[in-house]
Amino acid sequence: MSKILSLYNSLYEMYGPQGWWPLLELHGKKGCNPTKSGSIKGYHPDDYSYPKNKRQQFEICIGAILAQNTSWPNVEKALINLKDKRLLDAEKIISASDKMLSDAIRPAGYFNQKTKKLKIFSKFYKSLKGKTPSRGDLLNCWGVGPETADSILLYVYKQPEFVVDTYTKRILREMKIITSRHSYDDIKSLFEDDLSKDYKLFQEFHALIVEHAKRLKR
DNA sequence: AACCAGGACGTGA
DNA sequence: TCACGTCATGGT
Repeated sequence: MSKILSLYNSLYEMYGPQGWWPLLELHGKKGCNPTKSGSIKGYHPDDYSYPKNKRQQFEICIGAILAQNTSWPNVEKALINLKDKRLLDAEKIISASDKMLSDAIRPAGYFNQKTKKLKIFSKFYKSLKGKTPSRGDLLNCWGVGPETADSILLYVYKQPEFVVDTYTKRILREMKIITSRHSYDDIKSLFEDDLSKDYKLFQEFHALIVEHAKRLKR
C-alpha cells in the first residue's frame, strides 16, 4: 500500500468521517456533529448528500473565500453576519455597498480584499447560471487561487479535485514525502495519481488532514 | 504578547 | 518562475 493511502486509512481510523463542508443550516439539527470545537455545528459525518440546494452551494463558495488564511471560527462569525443581514446571496452581495459588506465580514480579516473578492465572485457565480465551472474558469476569477478553486470544485460540485493546504504540505514534509519547493500542482497530483478519483474519498481525506493538524496543536 | 489561521495577489529580480 | 511584502481579525 502506498504511503498516501495508508495515511488516509490511519487518519480515518483515528478520527472517523468528518462531515465536511460545515453548513450554517445544520446548526442544531440532529445528525450534525455537536462536538466539533469552536465552529459551526454544521458537520454531517458520513453523509455526502450535501450541499442540497443552491443556497448551500453558494454558502460554501463564500465560506471558501472567507477562509483564506483565516481560522474557521472567524469565518463562522462573518457567515452568520452575512446571513443575519440577508447577504448570503449573489445578487444581494453585488448590490450591497462596500461598507455594508466589509462591515459584515470584518471578523474574517482582510475585509477590504475579501469584499472585492466576494463581489467579483458573485458576478462570476451568477454568470454560471447553475452550471459547474471548470477549474480554469475559477482560477481566472480574481481572488480565487488554486486551493479555493479546488475546495469549491470538491465540496460544492463534487468534482474529484484534491485540495492542498498548508496542513497538507506540513504533514507531507514531516513524512519526508516532499521537501519544500514543491508546487501546489505537484502536491495535488501526488495525491490524485495515487487515489481513485472518488469525490467522497477526496472530501474525507482533506477534512481529516485539517482535523489532524488542528489536534496536534492542542 | 507574539504568533498564526482551512491564501491570493502584486512586485521586483 | 520565485521569493517576499501586503492584507487584518481574533485564538492561544
